[in-house]
Amino acid sequence: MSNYTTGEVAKLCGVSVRTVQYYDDINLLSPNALSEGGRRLYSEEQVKRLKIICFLKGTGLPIKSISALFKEEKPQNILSVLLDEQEQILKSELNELQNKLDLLKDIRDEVKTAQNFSVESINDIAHVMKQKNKLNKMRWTMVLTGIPVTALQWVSIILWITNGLWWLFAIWAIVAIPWGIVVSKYYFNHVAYICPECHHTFKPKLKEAFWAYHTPRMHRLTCPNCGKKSLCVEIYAKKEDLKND
Amino acid sequence: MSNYTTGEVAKLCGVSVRTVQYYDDINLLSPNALSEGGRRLYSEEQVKRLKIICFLKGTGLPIKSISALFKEEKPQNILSVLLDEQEQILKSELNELQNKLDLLKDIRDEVKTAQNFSVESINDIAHVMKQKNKLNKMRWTMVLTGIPVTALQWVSIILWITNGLWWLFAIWAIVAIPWGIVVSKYYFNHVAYICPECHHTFKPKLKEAFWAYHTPRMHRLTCPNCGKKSLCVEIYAKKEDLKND
DNA sequence: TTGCTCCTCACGTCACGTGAGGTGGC
DNA sequence: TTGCTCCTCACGTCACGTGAGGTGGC
Repeated sequence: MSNYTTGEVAKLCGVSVRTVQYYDDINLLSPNALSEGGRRLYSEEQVKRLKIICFLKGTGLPIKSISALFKEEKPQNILSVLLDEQEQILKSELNELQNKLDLLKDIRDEVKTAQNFSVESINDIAHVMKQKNKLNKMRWTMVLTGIPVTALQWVSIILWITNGLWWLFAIWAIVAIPWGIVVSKYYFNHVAYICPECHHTFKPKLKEAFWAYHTPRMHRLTCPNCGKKSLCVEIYAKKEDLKND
Repeated sequence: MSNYTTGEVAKLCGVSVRTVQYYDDINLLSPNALSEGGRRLYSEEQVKRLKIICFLKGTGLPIKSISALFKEEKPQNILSVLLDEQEQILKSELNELQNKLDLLKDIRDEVKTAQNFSVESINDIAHVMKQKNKLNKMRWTMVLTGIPVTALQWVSIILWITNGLWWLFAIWAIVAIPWGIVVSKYYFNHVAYICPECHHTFKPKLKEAFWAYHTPRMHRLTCPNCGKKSLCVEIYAKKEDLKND
């Protein structure tokens, strides 16, 4: 029976000397014997056991569970339970990590698009992101309800040109123009804007917002708080939300 | 300026009272003032700051980095660096977790298929898994080189039946039978078997292995160590590997 | 004798959780 | 006066890493 020193065992199993000593301290892996000088001596058996420990550790099982496993009389029963539990834990950790990564990417996107970025802007980012889904939903609803209106517009124009049916277009105009106004009002009632200068959230007047220069995500507006005119990020917010602010 | 108590701030930001106290201890978020009785009082400003802290914490950024960020004069520069680093870290953690999950699933599969399971069998599992890729590679090579041989077999049989070309099949037989023997020898030279009784790894004689009852992963063999006949798992192993054992 | 390995303390890690024992504030 | 909140220590967490100071073994 060959004897191994702490360092040899450690090397064979790819762990540190301290780890082997630690497993002795917690009675997970005791040496076979001690030399006269008090040095730990391990047998082949112990090396195998350490390999098993390392293998199980590789699944993220806590050392305490592994210890418990070795103290058990019928380890196979408890092992499958432990592995099942561990799988659940790993899956939820995977989920958490994915969420963190998503959050990180969102922040980076916002940091890149934002001009005048300061650390306080992070709260704006948080606000934007929290309402992002609602805003996108509403925008999609706008676009989808807009499709039949636009389709009708083109049909009526084509019929006017080809068949001289001018009254269809007239009807379309009578219906569509008020419809556009109602939709715009509804839209601007459900959004607000964040001033990049003073981080104030506000609702502009319909007229100003409607005619303002804008990109898909921002409008150039005058902040009622600091009075500066700048590109403000659009967020989803009802009137009640702003009152709480 | 409204003042908030520790508990109010904690509730507003979704953290514990202890956390708010801790952030004061490490000078990450100091209260605005203290009451006469020594209680912490926070302002609106501080609440915003704590929200920012919590938001950044949600990406897994360590508290020390967040502290450093607030001490910086131009936080935007350092923030994007921190976020980049954090993304790398999260990605590698994601990788690690995925590996652990794969390992876990492999163990569970092995635990289910293994009869006579004991904790020592885990080392067999580790052995099997380590060589799994090599074994699969070799098996695929076998199958792929086998396809033209089989195709030739059917072509020659069909030609024999339809055109009476018997000599093509004869040639095929003369070539294919020695080829089969050579391939089998090669295969059995590169695999070994683990006895489920004594966990000994061994190479059986070609004759025994060739004719033994087997499933895709196991052969019923007699272990030269304990003499028992049982279903042994096949692993990839060259002769040299066994000598090291 | 000289390196190298191994030994035993014992503190540090990270972001708080969890009491204990006491007090402020409505 | 009675609950409830908040205060300050101070230990515990998890699996070792990292010295310090000393010694074994070839």
